[in-house]
Amino acid sequence: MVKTRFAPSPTGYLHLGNARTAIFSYLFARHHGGKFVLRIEDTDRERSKKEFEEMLLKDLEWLGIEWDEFYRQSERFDIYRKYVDKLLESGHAYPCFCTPEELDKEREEAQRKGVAYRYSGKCRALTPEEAEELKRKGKPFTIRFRVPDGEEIVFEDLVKGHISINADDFGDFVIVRSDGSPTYNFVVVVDDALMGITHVVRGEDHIPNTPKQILIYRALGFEVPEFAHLPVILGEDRSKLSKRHGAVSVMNYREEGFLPEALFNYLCLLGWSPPGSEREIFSKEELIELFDLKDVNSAPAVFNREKLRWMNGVYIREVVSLERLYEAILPFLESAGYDVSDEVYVKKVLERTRDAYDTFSEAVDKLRPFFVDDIDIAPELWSRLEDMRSYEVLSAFVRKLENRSIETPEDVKNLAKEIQKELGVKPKEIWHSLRIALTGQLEGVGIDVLLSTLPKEKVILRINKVLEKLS
RNA sequence: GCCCCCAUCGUCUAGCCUGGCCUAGGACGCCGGCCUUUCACGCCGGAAACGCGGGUUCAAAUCCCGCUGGGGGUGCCA
Repeated sequence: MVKTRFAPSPTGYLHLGNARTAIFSYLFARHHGGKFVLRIEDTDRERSKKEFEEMLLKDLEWLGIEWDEFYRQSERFDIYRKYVDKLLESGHAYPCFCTPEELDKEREEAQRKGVAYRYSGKCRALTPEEAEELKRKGKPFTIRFRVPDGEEIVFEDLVKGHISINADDFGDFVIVRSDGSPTYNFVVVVDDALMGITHVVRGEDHIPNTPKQILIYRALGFEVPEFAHLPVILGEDRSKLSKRHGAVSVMNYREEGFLPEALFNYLCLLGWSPPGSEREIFSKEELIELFDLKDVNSAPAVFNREKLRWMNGVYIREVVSLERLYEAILPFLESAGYDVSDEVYVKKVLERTRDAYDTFSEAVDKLRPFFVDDIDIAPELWSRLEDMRSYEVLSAFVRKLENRSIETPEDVKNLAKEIQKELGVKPKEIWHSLRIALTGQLEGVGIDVLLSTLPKEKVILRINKVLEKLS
C-alpha cells in the first residue's frame, strides 16, 4: 500500500511551497487509496516553536488536507537512540571530538583550495579506548556516519529521473549533536522506515540529502523507498519564494479572504497539469482522481498572485454554493463591524453581488454600502453632483419610490427609464447621481442591485440627506 | 569555488519519452471590440514563446554535444 507523508519543521508559518508539497504528497497517497502521515520535525530544540506547530495544523486543516497518522519527532528520541547504538555497534558510526572551530577551519581551507568541503575524517581513526578516554574527560562529541569512499549513489527520482551523486562530495556527516539530539538526515530515515513510508515526496532542496539517507537505509538494513523531488516555487524575481516576496504563507491568504478550495486548486496547477485536458478548475475529488507524480514538471515555477486572484474570483462567482460562500465570508463582514444579524438579507446581498469581487477583503470594501448608512461624499464628488441635474433626478426618484415597491434590479431599471423620459436627462446622469448619493463612490457594485436590495427606507434616507445639502 | 538539477509567450503550462499532424494549443495579465441607460460579469478578437551554437536526419520545439542563463545544495537547520 502506498503511504506518503508531509514532514514540516515548526519554525515558521506554513509556506506556499511547503503547502504545495503537502498537497502533492496527499494527492498521491489518496489517488492510490493509500495513507498520508503528518510528522512534525522538531528535533531542533532551538528553533522549533509550539505556536508554529499549531499554525501548521490549522493551515493544513483549512486547506482540506487530512492526515491518517500524526507524529512528533521530539517524542521519539528513545527510538532514535536505539538505532544510533546499532550504527555505533556495526561500525557505521563513530564519535567525533572535533570542535566547531576546528571544523570551520577545515571548511575555509577547502573553500580556498576550491574543492568541495568534506569532513577530514580525523576522528575516524580513534580507537575505542581513545574515545572512551576522551569521553571520560568530559570532552563534548558528536556522532558521525561513516561514508564509504568513492561510492557512486544513484536513484531514480519519480519527478527528476536519474540522479547520481558521488559519496566523496560530502564525507562523514553528523547524526547526533553534542547535546545528544539526533539530526534531520538520521531521524528522517528511521521515521520513514518505521512508519512504512513507500514514497518520499518533498522539495528539491532535499536532493543533496538523499544519498546520505540512502546510505543510512542500507546500513540499518531498511528497504529504500521511492523518492519524488518537487521543484521549488519562485518569486517574481525568480529566486526562491521567501518572506521578502510579500505574502508567502498560507495564513496570509486565509486572512486576505481567499477560499481554501481556490488556493488548493491554484497550487496544484503550479508545476502540474492534467494530461490531455485544458481545464483548470478542479474539485479536490477530481484532483485525487487525476493527479500523478509523473505529470509534475521538473522545472521550478514562478508564483503568480494575479492568477490566484482570478481563480479565487471564479470560485466565488461560479464554483462554490451560496451556503458555502455565506459561511466563508461571514467572519470578514463581522470583523468589519457590519450588522449581519439578518441572515436572509445577507444572503440576498451575496447572491446578487458575487461578480463584484475576487477576495473577501475586497468584498468588505465593495459591500460597505449594503451595511453602513454613513455615506461620506468627497468634495470633488459633490461638485460632480452639482454639475449634473442631480437634484431633479434624485427628488424624482424619491417621489416615485414612496408609493412603489422595488424588488428586483429590473424594477430599478424601469424606474430609471421613466425618469429619463420625463426629465430628458442622460442615463449616465441618473446612474452617477444615484451612485454617488448611495455609496459616495464612483464605482462599485451595480446600482440597480444596491437599490433593489437595500431596504427602501434606507434608500430614501440616504437620498434625502444629499438633497438637503444640494438645495 | 565545488556538486546536483533545470530551460516553450511577461507568468502558469500543452506538445518533447514514441522526430513529420506545430503556420507551436490553452490559461492569467495586457490591448481592442461587443453586451450594458450605472458597476461588474460575460462574449469575441489581437499582440506575445521553442535561450544560443553545433551536430544526427529527407525532416528537430522534440534526439546528441557544447555554451549561456536560471535554480538548489554546500551546517552540530530542516
